[in-house]
Amino acid sequence: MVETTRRREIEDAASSLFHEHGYSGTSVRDIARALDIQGASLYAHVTSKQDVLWSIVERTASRFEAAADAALAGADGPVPGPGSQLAALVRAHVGVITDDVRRASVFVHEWRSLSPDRRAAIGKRRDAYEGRFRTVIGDGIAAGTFAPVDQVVAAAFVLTSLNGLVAWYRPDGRLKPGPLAEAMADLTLRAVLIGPDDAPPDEVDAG
Amino acid sequence: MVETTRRREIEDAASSLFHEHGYSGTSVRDIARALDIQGASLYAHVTSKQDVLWSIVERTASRFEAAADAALAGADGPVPGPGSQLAALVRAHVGVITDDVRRASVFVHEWRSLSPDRRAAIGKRRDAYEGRFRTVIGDGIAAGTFAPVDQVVAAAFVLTSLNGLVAWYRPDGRLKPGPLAEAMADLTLRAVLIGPDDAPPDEVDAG
DNA sequence: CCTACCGATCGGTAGG
DNA sequence: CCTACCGATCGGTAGG
Repeated sequence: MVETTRRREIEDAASSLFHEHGYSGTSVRDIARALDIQGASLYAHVTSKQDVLWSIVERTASRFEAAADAALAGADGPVPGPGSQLAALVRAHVGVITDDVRRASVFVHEWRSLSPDRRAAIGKRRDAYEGRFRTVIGDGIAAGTFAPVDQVVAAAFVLTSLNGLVAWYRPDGRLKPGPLAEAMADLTLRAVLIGPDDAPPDEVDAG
Repeated sequence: MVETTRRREIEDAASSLFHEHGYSGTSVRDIARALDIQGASLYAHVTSKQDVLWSIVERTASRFEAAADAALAGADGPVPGPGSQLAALVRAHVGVITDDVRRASVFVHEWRSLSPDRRAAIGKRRDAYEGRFRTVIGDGIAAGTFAPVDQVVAAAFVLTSLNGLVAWYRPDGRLKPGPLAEAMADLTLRAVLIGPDDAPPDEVDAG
């Protein structure tokens, strides 16, 4: 838990390797080689390989949570309401991913390699995080802004597609973080916003 | 390549284990144990662990391709056009996943563990498959049925969320394959269909 | 499908 | 951060 430069370098190298080959597919010696030291030397800085994974996953989880907090707190812009809240959540989530794809990728894919206790702890936090999306979508449906979609499916649909970014986002690609976040927010809002083909929620207006 | 019962049992067991622990996280002895035989005995039926992965991935790729072919061929129902074609593609994709989540999960997540040649070959097929989604979305935009979204982003957005099913679909869950496919098709179409807030494509109708 | 075994590599420790 | 080393496990082979 001591915050040193070397420790961060280790987690950076491990994030890259876990991202590319997975936790099981990466050896302690692979990480050491990326830092030009011996495998055994790594244990001067970390207590175990699992410990490195945990640091990466736990810190990234906190980043997602903090970004969502900030997004919901500052979402009352020109057009308040569930629509702008959901858009803010999406932009925040995309921002955490584009800010560090490798760590985000490890968080998304390698939490299954955590020890049982840690895996359970992260599972709860992931569910609570996804719950924010469910709640905002539910609010939008109740307000008549969103179509009566299945909240659970819609939240999973959206979050999965955002998380999928870790597989195809390229920092040097055509789409920069800003426009990409806008495109994702646009697709997300379209998917849930009420449209002309949707039946009115409870009362029929007579034109 | 010989199609025996035992071979299928091996691939079934391997699919479950690869799905749960990943390719690298699964040993040959793990697979053997699931079949109540010795690790070395597995080699009477397969040539290598990599060979088992390849069979699973290759067959599943073919299933996705065949399902998409059938979907596009039979999509000219009551309301032809890009909308019904996209919906048909989505239903087909979801169907392949719900039909065998474990194999689908291995296809989606473990193709990175393939040998370089095989990985490249599957990569090309995956891109061609995703191209069908891009094309249909492009057709819809050209026809004025779909909003002018980014085809590449939209296709990735949709396909990723569908593939994400392998992580949360439960055969004994609340949503059965049929309704689930409908919900996914609904969200997908909403995300791309043109709405009241979209500017008209090229000419403004004067009310 | 078994027993017996191969060299290589794994995560990690001892002692400096 | 190093050398030297540990027991365990890895994918796979030999020979039946």
